[in-house]
Amino acid sequence: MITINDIAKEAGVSAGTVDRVLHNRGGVSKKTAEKINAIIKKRNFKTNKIASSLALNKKLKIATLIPRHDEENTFWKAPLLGTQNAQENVEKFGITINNFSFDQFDATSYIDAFDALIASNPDGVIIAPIFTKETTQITKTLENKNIPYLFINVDLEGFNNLSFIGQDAFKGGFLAGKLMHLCFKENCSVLIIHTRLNAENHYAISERIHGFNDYFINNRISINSTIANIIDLKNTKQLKEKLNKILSDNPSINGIYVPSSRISTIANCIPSITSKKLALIGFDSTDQNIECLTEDKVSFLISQKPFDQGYKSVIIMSDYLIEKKVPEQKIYSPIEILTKENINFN
Amino acid sequence: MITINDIAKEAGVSAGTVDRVLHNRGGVSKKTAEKINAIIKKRNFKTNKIASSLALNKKLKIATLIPRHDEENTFWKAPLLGTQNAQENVEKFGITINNFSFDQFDATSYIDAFDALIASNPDGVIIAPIFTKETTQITKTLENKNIPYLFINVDLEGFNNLSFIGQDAFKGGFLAGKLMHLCFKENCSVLIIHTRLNAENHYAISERIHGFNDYFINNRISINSTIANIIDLKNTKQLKEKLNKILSDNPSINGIYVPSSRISTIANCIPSITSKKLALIGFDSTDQNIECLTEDKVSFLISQKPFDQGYKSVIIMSDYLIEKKVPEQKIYSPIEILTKENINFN
DNA sequence: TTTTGTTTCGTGCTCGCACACGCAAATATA
DNA sequence: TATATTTGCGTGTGCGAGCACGAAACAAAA
Repeated sequence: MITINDIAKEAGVSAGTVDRVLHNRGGVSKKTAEKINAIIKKRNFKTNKIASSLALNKKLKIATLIPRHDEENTFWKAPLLGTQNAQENVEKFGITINNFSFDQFDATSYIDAFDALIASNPDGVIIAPIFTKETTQITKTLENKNIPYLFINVDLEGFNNLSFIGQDAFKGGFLAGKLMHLCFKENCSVLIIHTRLNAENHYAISERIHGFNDYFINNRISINSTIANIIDLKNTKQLKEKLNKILSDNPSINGIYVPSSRISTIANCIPSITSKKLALIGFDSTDQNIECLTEDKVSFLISQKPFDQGYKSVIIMSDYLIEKKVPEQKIYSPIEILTKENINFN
Repeated sequence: MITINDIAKEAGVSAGTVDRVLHNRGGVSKKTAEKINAIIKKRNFKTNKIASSLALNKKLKIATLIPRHDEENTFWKAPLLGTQNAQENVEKFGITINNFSFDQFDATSYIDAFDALIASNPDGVIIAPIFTKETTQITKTLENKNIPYLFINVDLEGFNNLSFIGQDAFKGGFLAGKLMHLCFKENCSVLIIHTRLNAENHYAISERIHGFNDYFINNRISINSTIANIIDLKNTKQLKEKLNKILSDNPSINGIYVPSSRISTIANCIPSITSKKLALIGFDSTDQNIECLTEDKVSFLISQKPFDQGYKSVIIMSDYLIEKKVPEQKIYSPIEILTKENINFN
């Protein structure tokens, strides 16, 4: 491994000077600076992060602002685990992660969590920007304090976020269309179910629907689709009735497409005899969804590897904080097809 | 953060003594050792890995023994890249990776490569044990020299390998069966093509076929299958003729299943008009296979994330060498479904 | 020429730990 | 009691980089 001293020796200067050049801290003549830079490039020198973080001996803090998970909404468990897992890999560089969570259906809690977050004086922030308006406010504060932030999972446009880490929702929907088509060939008659409350998250949902429809349009396949809006997912009885009514009113329906992570809720409200003839396709590998997959209630899940999203976001932020490595603007997660036969290995 | 000096001060000894206790290097009286241990426990002291690895500054060498890749056989490119990529992440801990490659169809070259490998005095070895008999010999040498080794991609049983990193071939085949079934429902008539020369690799291939058939048996679906043995994949003309003959002799065939990584070779030998009516399912995301997927010649690929296999094997070996972290006996790669619509994100 | 002011750099200490060296006290041997 | 040997520990140096302090080198002003 090539060190700062090797560079210094080759340039005929001291390590201190090389260091000044590396951090362009000034006080170096143009000539020697150029000479040193040339050697650094030639030798492909990279500072040793270990030694660096030892010397700096500073504690960098990364804070995350993501929704809470509970028994009903489990999606956000995976990204959280991802960040925690990543912590093990970055703590050697003196980085600690603090998680601040909020209620994904309550914008006030988002702000409150952010206030707590900012009070902790983080050096970098990872946000799931569920609420557009409030995010504008939040990011303004961050920018004033010069704290870098990146978005995870929700791709809000028009912000100065370091990066976005998540899925291309349109392409996810497109793939869902392909899978649905595969299930029924030319006779697709699909029920599309809206399930979300918070309108802000609408973007991903509508892109998923858009992509789904586009698959059929692009491939000139005719499809029969019905759209249902279901707001209250907690009222199981009412949900069952509503679904039953739709399905008996439209006996031709053979597929159900749920462009959110809540397909299990729907699946569990359909009598098993009926579900046998239906293909259910949804998103995200939550525990409940996986259970439905295993029990053959759901045919396919499209996963966005939420664990990896959390993991990556921490790694990317660390790299940025430690070595100013600027990431890609958009880092797309793979669009993973999950089905009964491959679920155990994912 | 609590340091070795804090412990020393509290115990009324020097840092050197604490260090001796930490590495039970001896030369410390029982009494003081106990006292120090008590304080370490009480204060929950953990050595600072950063400082530790800086101080150790030791050079560990990991060697890999995997097949060469060329224009025709590209599968092994990805694991190689994976190991190289992992190197960037472990070199800060003083670890270097050396790759030794061999001809996957020539057992002698396997031995030769191993001889070169052992001459390089590695501290840990990653092997793709393509040849069973020779692997017995190789591992004996490694065990005599007390060099840990792990298997990648090929799951040979009965060895003292630290771990196996790769796919469950049976499950991969099972999933292939599901996908084939999905393409044709109850009217599957499949041509299964053997393509490998080296019999040793037979295990994975036969498991994939076994799993494929099992899907249909388990689900009580009737299937019509024809098996073709094709040895010489280089003779395109002959291959085309052979395939044409089989397909015209068996007009009912609507699916082709290639349980190796060579489906692109087959796909490119089938006239485009014919291929439109066929579903081709194969394994591994080699460049050629991906191209076939994009061009609609192949319907599905099942990938075992070979890049990740290479990457992980290095990380696991490093963790073992540096901190004696013993890995799981079997580390299965995800069984990934690749199709035209999600290939860009993988 | 001397003084003062600027650049431009070298030096040396620090971070927490590993490990070799060697000294002193404790114990054994003559 | 004198000497040899062992045991128990303290000390010092190095790992690679960050950074403060201040010393040369040079230029400009007195």
